[in-house]
Amino acid sequence: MMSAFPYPAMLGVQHLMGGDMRPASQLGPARRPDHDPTTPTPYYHRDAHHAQTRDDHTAARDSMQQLLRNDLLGLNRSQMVSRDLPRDMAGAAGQDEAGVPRSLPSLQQLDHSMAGNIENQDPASGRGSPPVKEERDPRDDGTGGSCSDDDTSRGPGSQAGALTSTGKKVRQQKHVRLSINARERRRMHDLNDALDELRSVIPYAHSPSVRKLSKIATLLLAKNFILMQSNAIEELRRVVTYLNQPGAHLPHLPPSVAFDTGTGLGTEAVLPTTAGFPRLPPQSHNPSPPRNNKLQQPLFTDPSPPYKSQS
DNA sequence: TAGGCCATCTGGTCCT
DNA sequence: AGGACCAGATGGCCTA
Repeated sequence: MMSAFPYPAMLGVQHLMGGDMRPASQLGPARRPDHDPTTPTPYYHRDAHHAQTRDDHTAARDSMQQLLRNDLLGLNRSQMVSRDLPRDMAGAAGQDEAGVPRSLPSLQQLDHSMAGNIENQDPASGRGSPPVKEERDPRDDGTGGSCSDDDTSRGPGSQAGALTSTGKKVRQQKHVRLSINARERRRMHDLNDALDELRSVIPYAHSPSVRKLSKIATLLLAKNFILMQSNAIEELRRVVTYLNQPGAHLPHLPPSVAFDTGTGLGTEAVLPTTAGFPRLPPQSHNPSPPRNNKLQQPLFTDPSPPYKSQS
């Protein structure tokens, strides 16, 4: 597998890709957690929010919208089980007694306090909530009265009379928290989309049989790739400068390497490309290092892995 | 079983 | 007040 593309080794991130080169058949369709039905953690699968292709978002949008709608409606997790949801998501949608995820203690309390108010709502009816128009704008979901806060206006027989100001406050707090969660979820999805786009343009084996790069490997590979391209530009500039001199001539090199400017591996040792050209002062393309430099790796060396050694 | 990776929730901070 | 951003915590899946 590694022989299919040498860049990881060239770019000094092979230690981060050790586990990434397995056949995809061992990986399953995605690395999203397959949820144990006993696990109430309400995963909003990224694949549901962002379909694999830009052209085909409809089904995923439907399920995501349903999730967000239910979430922002303040429905119990157990009530989030919908025909739109994948089975694993439905199974994960809260199976504990309180109908809320164990990982949400505060919301658990809130849900418990609100159980009487939302128990009889029909998630599919969309009562009290306008249809979600745009998956990318959950603010519309989180605000504008989409939450079923209007129990007081549900007519006689409702529990409006029993509502106290404390209950309303608690419900509003829950609504705010759910809205914040949805925003954060969307933000992280956007971040992951950007990482996917980054993966698509950096050189590594883009094959369904190869596991996709981890986030950290993607960033390191991209950084080193950028530096490699910068070096290539510098080499080209050097060549152009030399050729512009009077009496300059191209050294006799095989065409395959004459313009190979894939530098960065120690040019003289690996690439004969510019061996015959004089050295120019190195160009300064030295961006200020990031503040948090913990993961900075020296270019084209064997960096000490940020995590456990893979060897 | 430990470690890596990931998604999500949550509370805090800063900004508009 | 609301939104963006961040980091810590938590829990699940997977691999060595």
